[in-house]
Order: sequence, then C-alpha cells, then structure tokens
Amino acid sequence: MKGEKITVSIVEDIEDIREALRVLVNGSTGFECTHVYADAEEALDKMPANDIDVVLMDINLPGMDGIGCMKALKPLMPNTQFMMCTVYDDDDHIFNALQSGASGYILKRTSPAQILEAIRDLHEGGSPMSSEIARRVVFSMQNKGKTSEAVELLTDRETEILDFLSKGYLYKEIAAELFISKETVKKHIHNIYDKLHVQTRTEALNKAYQRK
Amino acid sequence: MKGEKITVSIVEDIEDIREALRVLVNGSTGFECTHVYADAEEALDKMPANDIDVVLMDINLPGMDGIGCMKALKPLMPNTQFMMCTVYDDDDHIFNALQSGASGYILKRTSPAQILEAIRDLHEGGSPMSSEIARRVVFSMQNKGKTSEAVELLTDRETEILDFLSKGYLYKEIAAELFISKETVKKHIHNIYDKLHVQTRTEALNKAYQRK
DNA sequence: TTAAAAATACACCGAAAGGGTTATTGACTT
DNA sequence: AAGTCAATAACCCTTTCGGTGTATTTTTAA
Repeated sequence: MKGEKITVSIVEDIEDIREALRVLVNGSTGFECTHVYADAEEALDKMPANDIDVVLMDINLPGMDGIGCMKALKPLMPNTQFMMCTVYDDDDHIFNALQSGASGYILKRTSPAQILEAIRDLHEGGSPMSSEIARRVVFSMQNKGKTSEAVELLTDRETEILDFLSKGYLYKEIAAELFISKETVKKHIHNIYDKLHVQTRTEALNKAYQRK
Repeated sequence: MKGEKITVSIVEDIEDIREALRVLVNGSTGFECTHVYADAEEALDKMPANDIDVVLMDINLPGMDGIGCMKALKPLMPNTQFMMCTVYDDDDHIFNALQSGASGYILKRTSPAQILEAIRDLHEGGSPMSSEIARRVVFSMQNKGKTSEAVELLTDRETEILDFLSKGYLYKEIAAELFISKETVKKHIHNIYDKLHVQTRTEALNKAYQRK
C-alpha cells in the first residue's frame, strides 16, 4: 500500500487546465494520472473500464455537466472518490455536488500543492474542502429544519402568493382568488424569485419548504 | 486590522489542557487569550461582558455541557465565533455542535500549529474542520437528499423522471441527464400527468409526495 | 413631511410547458 | 403469432411562465 500510486482521472473541457492538472499529478511522486477526458459523455463511456482511485471533475462541461456525470458514474465505480474542481463557489453548486456524491470540493484557484494534498486526503478517507466551502456547508446544516431565512424576507402578500403557488395554482387562478390582475401576481412572483434566488416555481417551493 | 490581535476565550475543565491552550495562544503573535473558564456556568456568567472574537469550547464539561453553553451564549454574543475543541469524534456530537451554531470543530489531538491556524481561519470566516470531521458532515448531507416514496402506478422510468421534476429540472435538463430527447421526456411526463390525473408539475408533486 | 417599501397594473418578448397525435422498437405475455 | 406495454422520438399547436421594463397608488417608517 505504502509504495503504490494513487491513480487519478481528470474530466475537464479546457485543454490548458486539463493538461496542467495532468502534468501536476504525473510530476508528483505517489500520484499517477492515467486518463483524462474532455467531456462528460466521453468520461461516461470510457471511465468505468478503468479502476481509478480519484476523479477530478469539472462542473462546467459542454453537454452534461460534471455533477450529472458523477451521478451516472458513481454506481459504476463504487471504489472511486470524486472531487469537484471548479470555479463555482455558490451554494447551489456546492450542495448539489456534495449531495450527489462528491466527497471533496475544491476551487480551481487552489494551489498545486494543495490540490495534491487534497487528492491524498480524499483517497485516505477525508473530505477536502477549502474553509470557505466548509463554512457554507456548516451554515447549511444550521439552517436545516427551519424555514430558510430567505423566506422571512417575504412580505405577507408574497407569502400568501407562495402558498397558492405550492398548491399548483396558475397565475390567473391566483389572480381570481385575490381579486388582482394576473400581471400583479406575476410581479409578486418575480419578486419572490428574486428574494429566494431561484428561477422557477419548483425551485422556490424547494427552498421555501425544504423537506428533510 | 493587520496588527490587531485575535481575542480568544477558552472553556475547558481540565486545568492542564486549559493552561496549555492559554500558553499556546498567548505565546503566539497575533493572538491573545483574554479569559479562561473552567465550566459552562462560569462562562455563561462572565463571558458576555467581554467582546471576544473566538471561543474554544470543550464539550465534556461538569454540569452543563459545551454545546448547551454555546447555545446560551450565541444570542448574547453575535460577533463571536465558536469552535468546539474536544475528544469526541462521533456523529452525534459533531452534528449537534454544528447545528447548534459552532462554526469550527477540531479534535484535541490537533497539533498546536493547526489549532492556531484553525483559530485564524475561523476568525476570517472559514470553518476549520479536520477532514475526518468534514467527511462525516458530507456523508450526512448525502443521506438527506434521498428519493421519496414511489407512486406504484408509475413505471421505473416515470418515477425517475418525476424525481427530476421535483428538483425543478427543465425538460431539456432531464433529457441531458438521461441521454434521451426532450420530446421523450415530455411524453413520459404527459403519461405521468395522465396517471396522476393532474395537469401541472406542482400538482403532480403534491400528489406524489403529499406534503401539508 | 418626506422617503421608503409594498401592492397594484400593463406592455413586449422569448422560452418553457403541456395537449394532441402518430410511429418505431424491444420485451414480455398469452 | 398476436397483442400489450414501456420506452423512445417527432410533429404541430396553444397556453403559461418568467425576464425586463415602466408607472401609479397606498402604506409605513423615518
């Protein structure tokens, strides 16, 4: 075990970054980058044939994204650890990745030495994350169970309308219930989406009434 | 800001450890241990009078434990960060502490240098955790996002697609995830709506996973 | 009393959702 | 061998949704 190399695969669409990572990994004792892939489809097709310790996965890929790719690969590669390596540091991406099975999450601005350390850490059972990422994860735990604080920002009218949304009412139906115009309903909903940082009805409901 | 010291208080019942931590903090430039307390009751009584950056809190204390102490102190000290510093590495203690408002969680076997680094990290907005701790946190998240109970009228494929619907995915996003055409996704969804006797996504979700 | 937030409304626009229909393939049943 | 079902895919069509603006009124707060 001691002398064996940690085998690494990389999924990254930007050639410069992909090659830089490959060189980094291959140039370090104890690591070996055996395969690299430029997109999710290629990775899905070829990666399961190899027994890999650690996958460095970019999120922003053409076509299927890195999170979807990982989700598809996970059941095929039960002994492989996945680490997201991306420029995204927003909550949605972080939580989505971690809930989908990533064990580590680092940002591309992480230093080469730290990337290698993170790979080793991951392989040894750790969950390497930068501390900004860790803080967000911790915050998310603290906010579990209670209706998210963003919901508190909603006005009474907005909450009322959100409630209709949750029951599947159409804009015009809500308008009829409240004796206001459909346009006003739309405006309220637009404001709700702004406050909750979402784009669709379903996302808003998931955020507002987060189920366990 | 650069020249200012990070003020630290310590709550720890074992005198040897308490004094070792105090010496460590006071002997390092950029840090100052202004107060130490031997139990939760003393800390609760005296600590809120001081403006402290970081509290190192032991969990196992005589009487009230460190988690309860932190919960009581938090509302009184909104600008203070709490770091649990304990021998417990079991899930219950970790989650309880983090959900109760701790921003960092380190084990007592952490090296002196790493403790100092963790204090600085915490003060700068990070969430220092050893990677074993991080891994446990991540695992707990992964077990939260599991699929709800199935509607047995639906085929496997339909259930799968319903699950994507519940997460707010667009048709084309589902199509990309499943490697099928958007039209097929639409057809499946149409069949789902038929079986559930509904017309919209939200109604389907209400029917499938009935929430209040 | 002045400023702000909240609620109301409308117009233009493109994207997305959903209804209806038809068709091909493979798998399982009878 | 015929029939059913599930999964796949495409077509046309209308409605709904959501973004980006602007604007008026009312309420609330400073």
